Amino acid sequence: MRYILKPLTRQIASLVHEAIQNAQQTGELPPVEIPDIEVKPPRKAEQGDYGASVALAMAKSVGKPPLEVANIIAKHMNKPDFISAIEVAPPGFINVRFSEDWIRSLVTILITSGETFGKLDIGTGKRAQVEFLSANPTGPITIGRSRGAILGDAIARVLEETGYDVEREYYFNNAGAQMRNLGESLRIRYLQALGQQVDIPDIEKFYQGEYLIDYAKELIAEKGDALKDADWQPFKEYAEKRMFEWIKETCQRIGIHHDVFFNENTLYDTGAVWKVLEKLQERGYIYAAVTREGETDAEIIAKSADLKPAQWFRSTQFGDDEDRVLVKSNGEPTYTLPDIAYHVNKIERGFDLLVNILGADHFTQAQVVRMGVQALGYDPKPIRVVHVQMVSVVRDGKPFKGSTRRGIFDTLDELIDLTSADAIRYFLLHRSPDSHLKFDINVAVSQSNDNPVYYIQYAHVRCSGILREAGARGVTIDGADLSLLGTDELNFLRKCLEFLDVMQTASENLTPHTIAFYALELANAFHPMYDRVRAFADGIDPNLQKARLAFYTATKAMFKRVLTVLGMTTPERM
RNA sequence: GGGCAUGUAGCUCAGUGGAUUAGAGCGUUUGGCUACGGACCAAAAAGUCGGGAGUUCGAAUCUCUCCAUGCUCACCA
Repeated sequence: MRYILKPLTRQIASLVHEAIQNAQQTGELPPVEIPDIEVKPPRKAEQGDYGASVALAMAKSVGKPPLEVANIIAKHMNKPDFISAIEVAPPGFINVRFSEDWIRSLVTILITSGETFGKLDIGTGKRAQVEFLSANPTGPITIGRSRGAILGDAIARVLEETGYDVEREYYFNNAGAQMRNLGESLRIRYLQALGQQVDIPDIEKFYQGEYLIDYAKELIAEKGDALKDADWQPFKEYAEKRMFEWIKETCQRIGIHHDVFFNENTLYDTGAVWKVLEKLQERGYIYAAVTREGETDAEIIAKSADLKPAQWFRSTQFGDDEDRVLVKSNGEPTYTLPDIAYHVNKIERGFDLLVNILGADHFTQAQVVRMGVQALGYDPKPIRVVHVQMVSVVRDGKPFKGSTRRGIFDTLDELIDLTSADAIRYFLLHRSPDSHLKFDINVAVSQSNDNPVYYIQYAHVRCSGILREAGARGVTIDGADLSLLGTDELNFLRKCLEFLDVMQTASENLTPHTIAFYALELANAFHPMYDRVRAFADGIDPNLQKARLAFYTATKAMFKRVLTVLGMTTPERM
């Protein structure tokens, strides 16, 4: 059995909307435009479960006092089963109270189908693609990278839960100068491992990571000195293979996977890159020049005098500050051209929603790509780019900067070793992507109260403990009378109902951090209640005990649900 | 200088125009353990929501301006 409950704020908003329409039909309200209806929990619990302020917003256009408008709307509102009362409060709020029996019935829903609680149908029948991580295989995943990785995976999960058919994609380039440097670096390590004295030619381009020394040894074990006269290419291939193995292994450790690995090269193999340029040319958005059109600065022109013409994209026609180069004067495309081709490819694959997780430093790039897509006549609307701000890693109160090339490891792998996948997932998720994230290694490592992860998981553990005890005592929840549940339990169940709205908001706004926050709030509602609502207190009435055990069965399902959506584990004991 | 963000309690941060009193966690102070696991609970102190002006019935939220911080403004990827 699968229940699909709809988010309650939206249900109430549509009830209010219908009521206004009804009142307009009877002439009690003039046919003014109906504003967006915001439904929120009131500040004080006595004021009801949810309230709408629309009467205040409409009062002016309607020409009546807000209180009167609220009364008219309330009079026309339908009252479905889950609502026990609709009240009007000054200065013009419409407050809704839930039926307590209906709230109690949530216990049954959570017990029988907790694993689908909060599943919504807003994306049903739609295909979404989430592209994230997309790191070139030049090194292991760093902590900086992992923020986007976790966010991308979390967004993918939320979209799945809200009905979308989701594909996770990893876009990479294994052909650039960086990869060549990586191969060359491994070649040098290989020769060194064979006992040759090889100087490092260009320290800036050399990858100093110690893992390359290990790979060099592996290569010797595998092939001996057969590669001693080879150029960088076989080394690059070997390094790439090992890097991808490493990246995928790290992903797996933290619960991330990708369905599709898309190599930028295929855009060249199929000619897509040049087709894009051609089409842009046909549409008149390309010009060949040494400098930007309109750039008359003598110094710039003088500097560019020895350059051959490049191919420029008239992105200024789409609001850009300046035109961008798509093909360099040496005939090679810039990164932008294949990137536009890639987005065209994605759009042509027929997705309804294309989410792309990028660092904030790629903002301009993403804008230009969007303009390119537009210039080609595609609707860029399905493309939604989420930019994550930087992660600054702090250890012992000091900034901890890493560089893949130097081989200083602030790797995600190492951090998983030090803490846990759960802690990392939570820490990287519980901040808005817009905010700079300070990742304190000491806090992440600590297994103390600083760490909200434990607080949340401990709620699940406590429920498990109660149910274990019930099992040991042979008490079942069959025939539990839910009407015995009291205010504490009802308030907790009210909090559970908010999950529906949280999921909808997270899905629509692509903001899974609100779920992480919600999980903490839920735990925060749980623990104080747990102290008061005891199942095995001395002399407890057996019927009340049954009801409370049913309640804790539901509560456990709720915590399991929210932790699962966040990609975290649900320990039985800690 | 332009663009995109950020600035809210001692710290880390939520807060998609609403309710005389702006929230959470941590930290601090005080109190509570025969315990379904105390990795807990109860209570308290703590804020001119960066400054200023404006918009309206009402602003942390919208507009303008100033200040501070981060990222970015390549024929790099």
